Amino acid sequence: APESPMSSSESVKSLTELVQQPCPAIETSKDGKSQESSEPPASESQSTTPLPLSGHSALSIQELVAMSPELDTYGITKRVKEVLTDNNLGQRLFGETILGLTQGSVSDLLARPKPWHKLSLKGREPFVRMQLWLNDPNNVEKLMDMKRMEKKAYMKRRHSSVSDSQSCESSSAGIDYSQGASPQPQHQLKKPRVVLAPEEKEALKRAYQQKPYPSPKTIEELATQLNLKTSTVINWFHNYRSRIRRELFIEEIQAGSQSQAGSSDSPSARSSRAAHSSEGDSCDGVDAEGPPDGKPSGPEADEFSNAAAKSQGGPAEPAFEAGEEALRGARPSERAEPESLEDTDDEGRLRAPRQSSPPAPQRPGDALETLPNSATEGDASTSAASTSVLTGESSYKSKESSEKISSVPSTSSTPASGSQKANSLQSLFGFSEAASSRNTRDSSLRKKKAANLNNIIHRLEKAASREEAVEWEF
DNA sequence: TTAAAGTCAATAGA
DNA sequence: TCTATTGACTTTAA
Repeated sequence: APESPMSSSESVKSLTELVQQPCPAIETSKDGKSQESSEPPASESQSTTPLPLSGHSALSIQELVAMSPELDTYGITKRVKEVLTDNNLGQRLFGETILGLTQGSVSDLLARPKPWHKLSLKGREPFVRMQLWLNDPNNVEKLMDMKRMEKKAYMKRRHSSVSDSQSCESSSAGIDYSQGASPQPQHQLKKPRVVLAPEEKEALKRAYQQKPYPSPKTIEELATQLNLKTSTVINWFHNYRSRIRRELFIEEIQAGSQSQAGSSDSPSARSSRAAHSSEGDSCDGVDAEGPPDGKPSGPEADEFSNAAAKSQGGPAEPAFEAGEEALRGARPSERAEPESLEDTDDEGRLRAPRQSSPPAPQRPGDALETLPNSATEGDASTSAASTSVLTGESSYKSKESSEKISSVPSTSSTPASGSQKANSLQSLFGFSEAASSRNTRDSSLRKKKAANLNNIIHRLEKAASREEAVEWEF
């Protein structure tokens, strides 16, 4: 049902044309699962999208993904970025045409590629597509052509405001875009995008540091205090957790590539974490319980534990008041408004444009930092934790520093091979052999422990909250 | 049901 | 423009 109406069909179309494949029925499927849609060329009726390059392989993208050896995601994105930059090709074009993703997704993907082993089948798809694209000798030209056609279509449209839909080729791109462009005055009920104020974010981050997995109660509290919708707080935690995790991935990758100059990447482990503690709030041991697939998921996560450990003597003390505590320092309402909000608690926030409230008079930071560390309810453990959070000069602000992935690994080589059929998988992916992680058992061990600790805490809390008996295995 | 993974799409910044 | 960020939503797994 969901699925982005545009991307799939659109990209499919354009792709087909680019690749000059006969292009049979294109759109359609959507029902399947994700956005990738039917698959034109070969026979797979499965949901597949035509691959640009080595084209018509008899394999569907899924099959390729499934068969693909471990790819050096970091190396791939690096090269893609290079190619795009060198040829002045935009992420939007590339994403919609080659990957079937939107610009934002492409940006994200290129900036923070997750290591192959951390990706689900679906998540690997874009990387396989990128790899295939890189292997396509005509990749750039095709994209350039696309670009030209788009431009043409655009011009055409501008002039002949109304009609114009035809123009096949150009339309492939044009059509779709125009659609998304504006046609439908969607003044409808689009709810405005929520934009969290810096203070709110800080408060949430602090809450996160104390409790990466806040209980419903805490969430409720946070929401109320910050005058946010509960769902917003929930979403924020979800997003934050996952993004922190990704930050870690790239940190690892970078660290790895640095320490070992040329190998193929696959950062599975490695850490050396960071010097940049930026994002002080990061990690929670989330990963520990990670992807169920049994993989012990290893490396990551320990910043949070660090933080936790640091701030409170013992890890296992999940500040239950996390929410409150965190709030204390930050909630904008603190001085701006009486947080009481009578309006629909949940909706309350909608009434006013986010920004308006908080930015308050002074810089966000001080509120937090100067805060007299509440601890009103002087609960030892709690206050201890909260204190560190509230006063913790550490994190915030530094956060944004999350650096770019600049550095460079080396890696992959990828021979460009051109047209070949599926079997040429080797040539397609042939380079990536290795990579497999290895090493770093040591540091990762440490992390694992920390992560595990977090996991335990989380489970404990969970159990506690629902008062169920659980057997713990530590 | 819950959390993670993946994306979209609005929008902030260059 | 184009890219980066991020809240929300959908899909996938447990």
